[in-house]
Amino acid sequence: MPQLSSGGGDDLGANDEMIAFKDEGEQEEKIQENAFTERDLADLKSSLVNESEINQSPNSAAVRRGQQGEQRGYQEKHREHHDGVSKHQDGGMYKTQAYPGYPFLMLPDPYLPNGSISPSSNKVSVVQQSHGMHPLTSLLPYSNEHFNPSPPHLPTDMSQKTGIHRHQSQDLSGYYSLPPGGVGQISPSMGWQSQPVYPSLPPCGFRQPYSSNLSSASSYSRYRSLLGGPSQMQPRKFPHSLMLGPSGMHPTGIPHPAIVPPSGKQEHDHYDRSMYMKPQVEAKREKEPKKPVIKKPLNAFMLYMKEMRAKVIAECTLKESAAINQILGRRWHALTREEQAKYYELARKERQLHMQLYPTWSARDNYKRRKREKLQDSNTDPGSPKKCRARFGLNQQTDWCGPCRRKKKCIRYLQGGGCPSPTSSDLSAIDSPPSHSPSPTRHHLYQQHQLPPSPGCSPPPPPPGSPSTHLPLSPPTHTRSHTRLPPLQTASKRGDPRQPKHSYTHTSTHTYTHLDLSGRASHGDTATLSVAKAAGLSLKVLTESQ
DNA sequence: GAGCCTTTGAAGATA
DNA sequence: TATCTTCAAAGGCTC
Repeated sequence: MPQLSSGGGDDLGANDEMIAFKDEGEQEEKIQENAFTERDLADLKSSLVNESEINQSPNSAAVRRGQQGEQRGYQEKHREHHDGVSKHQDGGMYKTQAYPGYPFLMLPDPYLPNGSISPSSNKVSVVQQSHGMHPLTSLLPYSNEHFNPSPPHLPTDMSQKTGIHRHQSQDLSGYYSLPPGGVGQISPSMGWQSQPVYPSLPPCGFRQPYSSNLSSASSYSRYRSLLGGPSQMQPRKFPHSLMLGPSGMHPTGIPHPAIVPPSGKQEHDHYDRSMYMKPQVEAKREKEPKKPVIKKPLNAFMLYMKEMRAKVIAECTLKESAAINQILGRRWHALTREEQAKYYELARKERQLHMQLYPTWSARDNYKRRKREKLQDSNTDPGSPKKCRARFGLNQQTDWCGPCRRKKKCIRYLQGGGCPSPTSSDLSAIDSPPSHSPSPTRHHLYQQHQLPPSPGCSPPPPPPGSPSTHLPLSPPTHTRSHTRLPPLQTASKRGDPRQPKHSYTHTSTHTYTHLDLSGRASHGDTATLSVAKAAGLSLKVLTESQ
């Protein structure tokens, strides 16, 4: 079972993710080359001291599942961290003490000692980024997407198309339903607004293949520059409570990227679909205060995808995310254990931060939200059929929706009006048993992917008779049961999709792996991430602004 | 314009 | 406890 080094008793991450890292001497050299400036080092040390104090704050004990242990783990880790920094100055993004800046850069200052907290102060400690964000510091997206006060070269409303919310600070309050004293009062003078973060990077530089000189250390150094100087590393004052406010937003008012305002695209995607079908319901809901949606923290693969997507797009002619994701999925499996471990570790840290930012949040919230809305829809349409039972009768139970079969509330007629057939496309995902037959669209995609992709974009073919060459990284107890059988994940790759993923045996032969795309080679330099992804976001922004 | 597609992993829900 | 389901990101595509 692959395990990441726990980093000092941190018990928040999944144990199964714990993987022992090996030192990357090459990276160390890069780190040396790109070491912090003295000022950065001073900042870092100062931050570490502050962080240590933060973790001792009584406030940090607030409401969290297993938080005490977590805090202990954090303190231990931070102590390690401190030591590590003293030794290395910059551990690099992918070292065992990986992501040295990650926790303390991303942690909100509510963990500051009480002495530094002023209820009247709205200052926040936010790693403000420009359009460029660090790819692996998964939490950077959090601060980035919602905190970008429109760099001069970018239009303010550039993100409207795809729901990437970038608003000027003065608009944040209304946009995120900020509580009084929230971010909406943050002024540029507070120093969090983005400045030319990566001044040397063109806004769309991510289109360029990852440059080998984009070491993690240098990117981290640049990333550190986001902090804007020593003053911004000083403790900032926060409201006291760690509890989420009524809006569900963190009381600091930090618009965590996981928070999606109700007006956001994704809100509509998943939660408010039914709203468009019931104007009355919609009007009713509009009267209700909308709560921002706190999204799930990204898992390792999602982080990997975010980082590598731009790269794949650049290398390939593919544009469809579905196709890109298939490639990424294969590349993911082609990653070495160490490479994957980096993302698992990052995901673990992201979960940690997410837990600290939103102590009361649970994935259940988003589950319930959707279900609740469905229920509301069904309840607000008294004229519609209520149950499959009434519609099909006991003799046709095979036509019942799943919940009806389980004697739960029928979901077939949530939308009222008609009585869609059991195979209705709208309901197939809900009612139909898992189908392994690709839908026409999926079939189209599938066929598309069977075509010879553009050079360098072909997923690495699995070695004959060998599903993979990598050690398992997934939780050993984890099993998958996706409703859809991925078209490309046929027997040659996974065999039974319900078998635990990564049930591979590691061999020393990675020939095919290294043949995997030019990106694979560049990916070998795991340090590539950072700036490249930062630039990637730039392009995304630009693209979306078009 | 809403929703689908596609990937893996985490976690909640269910049997 | 094991299995199933949902959600997270992304953006082109379909209807």
